[in-house]
Amino acid sequence: MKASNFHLFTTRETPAEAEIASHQLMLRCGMIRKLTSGIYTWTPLGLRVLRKVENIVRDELNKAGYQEMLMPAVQPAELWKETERWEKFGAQLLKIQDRAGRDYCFGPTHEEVMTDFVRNEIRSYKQLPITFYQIQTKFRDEIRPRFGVMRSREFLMKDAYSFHIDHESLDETYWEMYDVYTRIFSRTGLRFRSVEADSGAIGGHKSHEFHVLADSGEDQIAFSDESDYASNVELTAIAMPEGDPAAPAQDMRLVDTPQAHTIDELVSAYDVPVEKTVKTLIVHAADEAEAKFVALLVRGDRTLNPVKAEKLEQVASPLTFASDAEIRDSIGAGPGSLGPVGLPLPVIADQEVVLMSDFTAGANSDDKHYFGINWKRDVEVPVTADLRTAVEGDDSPDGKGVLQMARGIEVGHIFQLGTAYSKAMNAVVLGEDGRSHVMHMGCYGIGVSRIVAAAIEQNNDERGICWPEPIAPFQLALLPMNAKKSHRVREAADSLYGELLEAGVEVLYDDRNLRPGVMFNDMELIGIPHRIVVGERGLDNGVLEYRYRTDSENGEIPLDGAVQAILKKLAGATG
RNA sequence: CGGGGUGUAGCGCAGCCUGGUAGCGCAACUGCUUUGGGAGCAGUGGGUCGGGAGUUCGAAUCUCUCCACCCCGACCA
Repeated sequence: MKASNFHLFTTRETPAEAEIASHQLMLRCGMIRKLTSGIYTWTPLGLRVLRKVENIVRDELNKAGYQEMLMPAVQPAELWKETERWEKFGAQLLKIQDRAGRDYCFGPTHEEVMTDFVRNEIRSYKQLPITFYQIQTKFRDEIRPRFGVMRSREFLMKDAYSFHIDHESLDETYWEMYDVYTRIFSRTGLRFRSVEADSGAIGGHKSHEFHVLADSGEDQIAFSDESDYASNVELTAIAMPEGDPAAPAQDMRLVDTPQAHTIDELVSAYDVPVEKTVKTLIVHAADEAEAKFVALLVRGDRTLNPVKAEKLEQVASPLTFASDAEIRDSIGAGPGSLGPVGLPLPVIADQEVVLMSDFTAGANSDDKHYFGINWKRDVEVPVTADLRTAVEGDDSPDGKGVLQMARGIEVGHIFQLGTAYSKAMNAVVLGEDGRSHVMHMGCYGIGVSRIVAAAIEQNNDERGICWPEPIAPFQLALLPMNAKKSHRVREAADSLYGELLEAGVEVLYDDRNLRPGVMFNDMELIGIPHRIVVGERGLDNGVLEYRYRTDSENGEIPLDGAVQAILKKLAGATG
């Protein structure tokens, strides 16, 4: 590709709306343009990258024997009413009407359409298992789109769905897909990790997420330093602590603590070790029969894990904290002075809390705390649960090693859906036994457009993007120095360009006749991995200059046999 | 949806407080010079000052209202 014939429009300044590196760089090098909030145009440059990612995904899925299809972006409301998601999906579902007033939505996902397709096409267990996929533009009316295509409303997603006669078959395909995903992400050249995940509102049994590792990632993932255990920290279980509480060494006493309304204040003003404090959080109860609220206890230095809390049957979903007024109303004290002693609410304690002794907590009376509290003696031992968020250094839940933390960007998610959708939509096949069986389903997503942003987030420096070779928009940049004046340079560059094209190299030939600095900066900004410079200097010595994007020094390639040498460089970096 | 903020040329911004008919840098266009890390000189084009209403002789500037966008939070692949 000649640069004179390719739409390149880079800017030196960063648009004010972009916060994170990937968004800023995508705008600066002109890969995307915003049309309106959360909706972007992909330019020729951006599209080249998007297609690279897409093709890797497609190629690996095809190799695994899954079949590509293309479903409609606009879907009738009837299908969504069958699964009750027309109401349940919430405001993220973009609803539209046609001229006759019929209801549709712009598809945020395709379980309904796919299940409808399969229930009409598949009749017999002999046709199972079967897996279809598509690469489609989806729309979710995000509350707050941000970070460019990282969290946009319209986005490109690969979604696959598998259908099975029973759970064993689903499980088999699930793990097969896990391996396919591993191959896909390996091929993109990105550093990634798969983790156990919360299956969330979609429901189902088993679920894994695939994360591109990047310090700016929104998700925190925990992994063992000795085994391959890894999970989203939302889900990371805490191993049950061993032992019994120490025998009481102190009497319980009521202390005036006007300076302490937070754990930090309690620790600093009254010289209490933070491990000897208990935090009391009041949330709405699931069933208000017993009480309107439930108290959750965690050690003072711990963080409540909202995902774990929400899964408790006693706790309302979604998790809702009681307001200050509600707390005062039901307990008679403010949120800074709460504790388990004399609390008129059901209590659930984190499992380590019941092993504490001689601890401090609020007295449910303003500006007062109890010191030296001991379970059983001073207050009934509460129900326990795993409530806190794991931190670095915790024992790995599989018993091997301790947990490390990393940040990641979720780019893939696989679920075992089971029969949730097939049952609601009556997707059945005849089994070997001659009876109808509800099909078991798996669903598997990859955020194609998000991968592009995640790749940049993981691979950039002060000069711009540093694409991993497999998803770079071009493999090689060919830069002639002052070709307008130097016929030698132009002829050498022209002929090299021809030979590289012939050899199948994706080369961007910068024939724009710009000053060298502009060319260097542009090519580095858009992140082309390999760079060849043709200049008088080099030609005098019979060489071309070569530099990899992340190198700090130039290398040389002899003019003689240059194409072969370049091909070797490209192959070398690809691995 | 709650809280905060911003809308002035393609991008980044000043002007607004104190009303007098719009400016700077970058980008773009023309010409000449220049060519190994975002060149220099000279010139040119480009603005319903987010929309509407009001106050005023006069509004980018003051008032009201609507809209869009951004940030924080709750929510989420």
